[in-house]
Amino acid sequence: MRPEDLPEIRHLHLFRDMSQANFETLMSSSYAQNFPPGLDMVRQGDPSDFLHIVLEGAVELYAKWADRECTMAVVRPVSTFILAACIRDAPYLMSARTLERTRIVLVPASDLRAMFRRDTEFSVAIINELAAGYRSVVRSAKSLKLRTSRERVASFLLTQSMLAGGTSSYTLPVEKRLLASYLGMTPENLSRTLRLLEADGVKVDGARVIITDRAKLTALAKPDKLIDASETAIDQTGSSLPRALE
Amino acid sequence: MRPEDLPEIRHLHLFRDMSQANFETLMSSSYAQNFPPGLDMVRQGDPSDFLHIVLEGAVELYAKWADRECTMAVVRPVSTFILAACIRDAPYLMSARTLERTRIVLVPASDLRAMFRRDTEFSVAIINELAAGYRSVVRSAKSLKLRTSRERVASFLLTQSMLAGGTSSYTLPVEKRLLASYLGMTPENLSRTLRLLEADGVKVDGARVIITDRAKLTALAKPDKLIDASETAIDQTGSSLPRALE
DNA sequence: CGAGCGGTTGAGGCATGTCAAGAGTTGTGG
DNA sequence: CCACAACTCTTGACATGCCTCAACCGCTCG
Repeated sequence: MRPEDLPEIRHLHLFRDMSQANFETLMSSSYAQNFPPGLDMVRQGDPSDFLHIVLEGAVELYAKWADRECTMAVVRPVSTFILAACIRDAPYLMSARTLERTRIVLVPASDLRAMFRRDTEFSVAIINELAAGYRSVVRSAKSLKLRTSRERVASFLLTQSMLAGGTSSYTLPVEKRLLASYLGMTPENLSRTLRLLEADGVKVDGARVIITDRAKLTALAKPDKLIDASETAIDQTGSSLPRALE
Repeated sequence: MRPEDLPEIRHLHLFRDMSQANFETLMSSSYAQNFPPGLDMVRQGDPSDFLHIVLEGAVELYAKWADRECTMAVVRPVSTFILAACIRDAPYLMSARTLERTRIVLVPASDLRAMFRRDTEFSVAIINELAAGYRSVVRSAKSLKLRTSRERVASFLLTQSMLAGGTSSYTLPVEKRLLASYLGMTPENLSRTLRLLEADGVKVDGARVIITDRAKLTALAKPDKLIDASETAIDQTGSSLPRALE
């Protein structure tokens, strides 16, 4: 691991409050690794040997069933993924592949499990992290069940605008193909939906998004604190898609 | 609270391992309450003042958005709900209403938050509970995104059969109307789907389910350990629907 | 340059929701 | 005890949302 990696990790809420000695112990058994783009790092069903920390790049979490596949989340630096599987010492529920060249730190799950029994501050941090992640997936499930795909697209575009600082022009953080899967629709359907949304106050040209009539778009998206907000404590990543699941 | 309530609660994984003194402290500030059927106990958006423990009856967790509503889970005795909201001291993401006459114990969220900083065994139990719940919602999200409604119905019927002990005949645990909402479809569509599934090895007459050709039904449902299984540690309820979310 | 990939567009079909009506059941009050 | 209301469930007819298949464009990269 590079010396400049440590402060970045230490800055995460998950590791911020634990004792320095325990942090160092945990890190001493961890190691960093670089992956090329498009590489599968984790396969669903595999035993959860490591907590993953993304330091650079981007990771897609996706799920498969019966020859179908869908994107569940995109994880950006600096944040962690598959914490819940490591805690429970259970198989990963999702696979993970790199979207770009990505630098990852791998923390042995067994050390993690041993550590939170010894360091109260660490266990409190894990509790907060899990609770926030839990609520995040509930929001996502609500969105899937309560909104149509058109409403999900509108909400997404609006939320992204907020994350970009409230500007009415920004660029999409991921390929449309991936975005479609994340939102639970086909690329063709997303493409058509974006076209139709031009009548509702937003124009998308390539990766460029321009909100032309925020009031109109808002009326369609009906943003809701209980669906679209993110738990602030956890959202320290500037992550463009709702944070790491699992 | 009745004296016979305590052992039931103590038996939950969440409270099993904490010290007796701490358990008693937590319970001394808690109180039980009985609710008639069809009563709203929790409204989404309200501040999370209490962890809820279901001792008798049944509770539906549901979510609303823009005049639409959907069932997220049904909680049966003995188990808890809205743990994550209490932990984070954040608004409930879901509402809760009783399906039957229901007996609930209310644990003040502030006491809960204070306690897990003091009792390591309790914090470990919370970590396990949250991680299991987290994974449970991820499974649910995978099911929604990867399966068609027909496949979800088939999986549900098959999973229920397993929970009933592998028998090929059992009764539905909830009204079809609620089941439809839980599975993300309309009652009409569920009704039609059940009819069509008679060609795939299962017959539903009223609340009675009879699996007539398990192999055929299994081929359609393609049960998957990474979607349909439940974390055993948490599934001590005999719950008929996947356990409490949130 | 050519292959491969992402994105778009069109045509067509299936799945699902909506609206409406009626049968059966449950619960309530006269 | 019956009558009625309210509710669930079912079925039909219809509309529509979404997917599938196919073709094509434009870009990137070997």
